[in-house]
Amino acid sequence: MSLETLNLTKNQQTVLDILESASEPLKAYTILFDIQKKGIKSPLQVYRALDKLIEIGKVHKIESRNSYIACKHEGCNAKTSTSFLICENCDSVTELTANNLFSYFSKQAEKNNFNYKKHNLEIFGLCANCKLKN
Amino acid sequence: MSLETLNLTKNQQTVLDILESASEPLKAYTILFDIQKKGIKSPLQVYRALDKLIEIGKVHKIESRNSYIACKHEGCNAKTSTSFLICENCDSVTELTANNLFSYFSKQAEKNNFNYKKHNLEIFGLCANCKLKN
DNA sequence: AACGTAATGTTATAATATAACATTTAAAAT
DNA sequence: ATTTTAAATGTTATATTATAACATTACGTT
Repeated sequence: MSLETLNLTKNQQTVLDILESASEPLKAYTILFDIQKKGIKSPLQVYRALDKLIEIGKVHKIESRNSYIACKHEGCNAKTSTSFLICENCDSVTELTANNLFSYFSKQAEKNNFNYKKHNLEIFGLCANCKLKN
Repeated sequence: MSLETLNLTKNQQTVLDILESASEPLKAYTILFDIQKKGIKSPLQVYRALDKLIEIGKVHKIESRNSYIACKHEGCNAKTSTSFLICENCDSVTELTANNLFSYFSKQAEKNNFNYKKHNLEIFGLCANCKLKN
């Protein structure tokens, strides 16, 4: 059984469910508040579930926002690297899958004699919807 | 007089000095601790100085580390966008200046009908020094 | 069943960052 | 030079984000 299809525990599944049903990235304490009726009482329970979900690639953290988002890509390989488009108007987030980013960044790193392992990329701007409205 | 050469206030200069003399990115409370002898007593004084320094491009924040680094580039245009190489072994940070990143990211964004404004990029791996040692 | 590993529950606390408000300084306008 | 305005400061309190420590429970493997 591969890591990706491992059964999640109750807490992990609860946290993943709420992230998957959210249209926007959520903060840890928002998640906590939303699922207290399901028996999760402390921040640590949320953070531990998030840690595991991030480890297996089901969830990514958006560093600049201290927010967490469920990955929609089947068998996402972004267990380590992440690339997001973040709308400054409506805060919606789209994950980029462009694999050529890897080779591009490797090259940029190589120029500095730096050995590329992974990356976080956050691109800010206006999403398609908000472009129309503004 | 351009923004870049504006005189800094006492607190701003104090914070910038310590960041410029540091070989590594510093955390806000590390800065606070280090400069308490210079009359800065509260976190807010540090954060306000950092905000201003970031605004004028003298300092950048490394989001994934909650750390701050002085910009070494004269007249750095990275008031908004930042690109870093971060060594996972020694935590040293190098800022990339590659301007072609802008056009590359614009194109990636455009594919998603997204209007690029700015970005944060953090590339993790091994720096030149640590590559040799490992 | 016994073992080892991972996950849980719980309380407390650490680390990071901002709100609110009164006061002072400095730049610009008159 | 004085007035006006915007920015920065000082201070206390508090909000937000995240982890430490430790006892207990569940679970897969043998």
